[in-house]
Amino acid sequence: MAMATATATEGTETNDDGARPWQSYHTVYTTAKAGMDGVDKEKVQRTVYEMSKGSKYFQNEERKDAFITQKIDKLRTQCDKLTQADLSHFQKVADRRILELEALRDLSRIWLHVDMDAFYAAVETLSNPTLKGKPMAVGSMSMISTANYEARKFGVRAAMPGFIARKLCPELIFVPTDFNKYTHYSDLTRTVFRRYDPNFMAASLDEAYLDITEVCKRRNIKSEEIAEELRTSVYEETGLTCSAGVAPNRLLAKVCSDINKPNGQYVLPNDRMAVMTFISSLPIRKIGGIGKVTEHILKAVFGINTCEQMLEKASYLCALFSQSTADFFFSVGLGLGKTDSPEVRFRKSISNERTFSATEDEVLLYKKLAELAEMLSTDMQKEGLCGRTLTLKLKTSSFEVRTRAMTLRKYISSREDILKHASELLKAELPLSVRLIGLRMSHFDGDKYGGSTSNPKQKTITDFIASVDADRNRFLPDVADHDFVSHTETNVSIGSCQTSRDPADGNHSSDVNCQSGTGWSSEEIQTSGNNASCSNYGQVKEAVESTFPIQGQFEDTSTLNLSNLLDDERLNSCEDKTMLWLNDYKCSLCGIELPPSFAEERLEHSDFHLAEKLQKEESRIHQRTSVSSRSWDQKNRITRERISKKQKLSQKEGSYRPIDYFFLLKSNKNRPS
DNA sequence: GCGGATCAC
DNA sequence: TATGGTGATCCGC
Repeated sequence: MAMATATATEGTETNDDGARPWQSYHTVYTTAKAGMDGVDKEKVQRTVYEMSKGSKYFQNEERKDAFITQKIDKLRTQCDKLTQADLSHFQKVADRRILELEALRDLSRIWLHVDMDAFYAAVETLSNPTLKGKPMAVGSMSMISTANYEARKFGVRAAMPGFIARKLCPELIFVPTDFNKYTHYSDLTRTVFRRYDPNFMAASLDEAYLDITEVCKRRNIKSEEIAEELRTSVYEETGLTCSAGVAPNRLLAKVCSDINKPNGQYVLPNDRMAVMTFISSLPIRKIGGIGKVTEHILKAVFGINTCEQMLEKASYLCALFSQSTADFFFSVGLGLGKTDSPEVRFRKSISNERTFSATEDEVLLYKKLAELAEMLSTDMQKEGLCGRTLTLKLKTSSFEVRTRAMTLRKYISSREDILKHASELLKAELPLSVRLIGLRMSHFDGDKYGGSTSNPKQKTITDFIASVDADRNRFLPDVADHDFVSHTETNVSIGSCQTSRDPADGNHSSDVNCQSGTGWSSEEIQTSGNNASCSNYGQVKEAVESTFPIQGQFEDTSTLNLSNLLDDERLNSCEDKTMLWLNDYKCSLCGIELPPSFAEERLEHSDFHLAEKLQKEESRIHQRTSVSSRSWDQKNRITRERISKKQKLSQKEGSYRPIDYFFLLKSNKNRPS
């Protein structure tokens, strides 16, 4: 994490003359995890550092770290620039926002998160009992997927390269991954889960969320007993142990399942005080969605360590981060999370990538590309997908990641089409020493909101806050997960309707991302351009065709240059006028000003524009004319009918109240419960 | 829409 | 000798 960042707020770090340089090399796998209690962390830290020092990987980590340091410096500067007036303004905005979020707290559901203990390792031990009691890791010398608890005592962990693990634990046994096995056992566990919640949400092969509200009610027993019973059943039917967490929402349930791991459980009651007490001292890193970078930034800039401090520093968070980010932070401070029933969702992209020993050999690279195109095409056709946006991913020998994308007019899925376009993308990057190539397809045929179709992007306040939840991105089927096929109603990104968060009266920037030089010097681009036409085309063609005989397509590729592509294949950006709130205050279509807190009013306003739009479309058909603002109410009613179903779905009965209600309560000095 | 970054498992 | 693969999201352009 912070390699060269001994900072004022991190007073314990003594980075003088590299006396203890390993202390500042914070890798992701030094985070405290279950089974790591008696570990000599300093020794692990030192070993990891010694094994990594000087490597290309390490140098890249240093480079990334320098960016984070820069970002931290920038945030600190912005903090220092805030005046007392600014702070009091943002404190008010934050207080209001926190009240709005609090108003949406839902304590009516009981969620259970179940997490298998060292899943891959446990399955391997089942099929080979001689491994029992010995330190073992699933994975390879390059990368470890899971380590059993014996290995964890040595500091061996998932995501750690095997050669470092072996240094930490010389007798470590390596077992190669076997996903068929894990899928089989995963299916067995899911048979159990289904008995408690037929609509349970699989988060991965070894994790699931169950809404046990109904089963508790029906059998009139406590959630604690359900959790015990479920874990016993899983053990009896698979021979595997698991841990469970029970809480009023999924975010908290996930945190709880980690508390008594392995083979344990923890129940957090559906009580606001209990939640607030629980959350107050909880380190933010325990929250899903807060990773090592966010943790580091929040600690270094604001001194935030616990969830409670998210609320204490609310005015700063409000001032320096986007609204959606600030909302998420506040939710964490309040212990809020999603409680809704599983939404089914369409996948949004499909991809594959491979790492190999770094090479500049263009023939080899094109051959790898052809293999990936073949695999991707096969995967897409298995699912009946056709896509328009193709993204090439490259990792250079210095571990720098680049992506290059193109959006086509036509939907494609054949390996010939994929390879043709992917080759163009790759050609523009060469020459380059590469250690990984990947291909991703997105923007699928049939995507609901894929294009510029008229689509009310403005979400209801309920949608908005619900989607702020940290586990928003975790309920997608993994590759081997056939249980979870999906569709979703509001497949809309929050960011798409957000602009700058700067208040109208502010004169400082809210820009938090330091998007400075990413290694793409103009010189490099120039170089790429000069080499755009592949010098050894004959060899490349031979390599590709020997891998996958292609009829003619590759000939075409050689004559296509980038400008042709731009004219011929690429789409121009299609702008469809969608309403958004400029500076979070002003309607981009008519200029009316409404503060963010006027959620209901804003909703009505966006409904108005939607109605206006619909009417325009209609009148185009009827050769008829305009819309006057006097008819707002009438049109608003029409729109309301259209979208009322959606709102009902997104509002839990009884939990919804107009925002004004809480302002009223607040001014009466009554906090809503 | 693109590209970089972050995150989870 | 040696630091993964898949999918999603957010932000600033």
